[in-house]
Amino acid sequence: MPEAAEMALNRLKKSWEFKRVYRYGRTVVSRNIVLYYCPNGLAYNRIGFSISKKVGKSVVRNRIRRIYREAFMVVEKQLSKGYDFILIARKPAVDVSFHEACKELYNLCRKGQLLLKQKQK
RNA sequence: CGAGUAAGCCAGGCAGCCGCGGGAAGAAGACCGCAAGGUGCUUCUCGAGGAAAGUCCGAGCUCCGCAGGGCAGGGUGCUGGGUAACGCCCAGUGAGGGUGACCUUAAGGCCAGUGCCACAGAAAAUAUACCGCCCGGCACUAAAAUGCCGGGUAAGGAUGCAACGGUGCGGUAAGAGCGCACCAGGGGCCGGGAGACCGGCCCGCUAGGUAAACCCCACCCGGAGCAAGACCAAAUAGGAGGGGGAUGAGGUUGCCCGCCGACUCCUCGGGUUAGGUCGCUUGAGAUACCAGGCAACUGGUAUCCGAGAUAGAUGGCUGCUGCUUCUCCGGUUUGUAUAAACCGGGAAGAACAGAACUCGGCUUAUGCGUUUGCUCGGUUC
RNA sequence: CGGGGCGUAGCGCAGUUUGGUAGCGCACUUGGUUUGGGACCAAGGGGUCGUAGGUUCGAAUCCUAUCGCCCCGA
Repeated sequence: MPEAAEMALNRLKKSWEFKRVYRYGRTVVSRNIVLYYCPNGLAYNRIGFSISKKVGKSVVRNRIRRIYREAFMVVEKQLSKGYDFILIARKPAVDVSFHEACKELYNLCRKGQLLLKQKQK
C-alpha cells in the first residue's frame, strides 16, 4: 500500500480527523489561504479543504479547491512525509491562478519548515 | 441600410502530458476494518447545464395504524383542448397598447349580505335632498321685489376618480325617457358557433365604484419528505425522579365525529463512529423517419444507453487554430482630405454558471454569439 | 429538504392590522446662552419606504415576481 499511496492524493474525510488537526496542529497564513498542519504518524501526507460559503458560490468554491489541489500535488513531492494538512481559503483566493497558487503554497511550507531539505539540516 | 418584432440554434475546436469519479471484463489472492464492507492492479468505456440555479407550482417514488364524513384552512378562476398532473402549454373570445409585424391581460359574481369611498362638495347611495327654478295662497305694496306657508321639479349649482344614463331637438308653468334621433348599458326573441361570444330585431327597462375588501359560487387539495425509507454490522443503554392513562394515552397541519387500541409525557443523567450497503439511475428516456391534428400533443417503427459524487468526481498545464474588438504598428487600394476596405503583426476579450432521489413546467441570470420569417422607415434600380 | 423573520433619513426604530399627513430618538446645520467648550433653548435641512410590475381615484401599507441579509428544524 505505501507504494500506491505515495503517488495518489490522500484526503482528510472524517470529522474527528479535522478536529485533531485544528486542535493539535500549527498554522501558517498567507494572503489567500490559511494552512493547518500536524504530524499524523503515517508514511504519507493527507490534505483536507475548507472553503466557507462567504468566499463565493459553488462554482467559485469548486474552482479554488481544484486549483489548490493541483498545486498541492506539485508541492507535495518536495515535502517531508507524515503530515495532515487543512487548507482554508480566504476571500482573495477567488482570483488566484494555478502558478500563483503553487508559489504561495511552496512559500508557506518553507515558512513552516516542512520542506524535505530543511528537515535534513 | 436603419429601427423593430417573433421563433429557433450554439455554449469555440483539435492535439499532447499529468490527475479525479463511475461501469464492464480480467488477473491477483496483497492491504485497511472488530465486522458489515471497502481499497488497490491491467484493459476497454463513459463523465455537467440551458438554465444543473432560485425552490415558485405539479407529479413519480417512499413511509406514516389505507387517509371515511363535517367544519376550518389553503389554492385556482373567460372558453375549448393537450397532459400522469399543474397555477404549465396550445388554439380561440373579450378588453387594453402599438402606424404595423405583434404584445399584454388574477378576465366568475357587488339586482346573497356586510364594509369602505380621505379632502372637496348640497349630496358618495333608503334622495321625506340644501341652494335654485316654477305654480298657488297670505303679509306688505300703486306694481314689482322681498318674507312666510303649501305644492311641483331634478334642467343649473366654484366640487370630485366617480353625481341615480350622455348629446341634440321637441315638449312644459318649470321640468323629467315625458316623446323622438344617435350613442352607452340592461332585458327578451331569433340566427350562427362545441363554447367563451358574435350578429340582427324589439322593449324607455336606466342599474355608481371597489371582491389583488370581507365574502358568495364552481372546481381541486390527507400528511411528510431520499437526513423519505429498507437491510446489515458493531457498540451502548434497558437508569433515576415526577405526572397522566381502558372514565381513552398516543396516532398523521387545527377542531368535532368515525377508525386503530397500550403505553406515554416532562426533567436529570448516559450514548450519538452522522458505520456499511441498497434506494441511485432504463426513464411520462434520447435520436431519426412515418401518420393524425391549425397547434400544444398523440400513435407507430427502427436504433441507442447519455453523470451518479457523499469533506462531495467531471480538473490543471501546454501548443496550434477559428471568432470579435482596438486613441497600437506596418503595407496595398479608393479618395483633394477626414476616412473606408483588405492583408500581416501585436494586445485584449469570450458570459451566466456546477448535477446531490428523478421527471414536467415556471421564474431569474447570461454572450454587442448566431440563423430564419415578418413589419415600419429611408435610398437605389 | 422544510420553515420563519427583516429591509423606511447617516445610525437605531415606529407607522403596514383598518390604503389618503411618512414620524420618534441620536447624529448634522444655523442662531442664542458662555470668556471659550460641553450641556441646555429655539429654528431648520435630509427619506427612490430593497427593486420591478399590477389592483385602486390614490400604495410604505393590498397582490405578484425578484434581490439581499439573518435565524431555526430534520
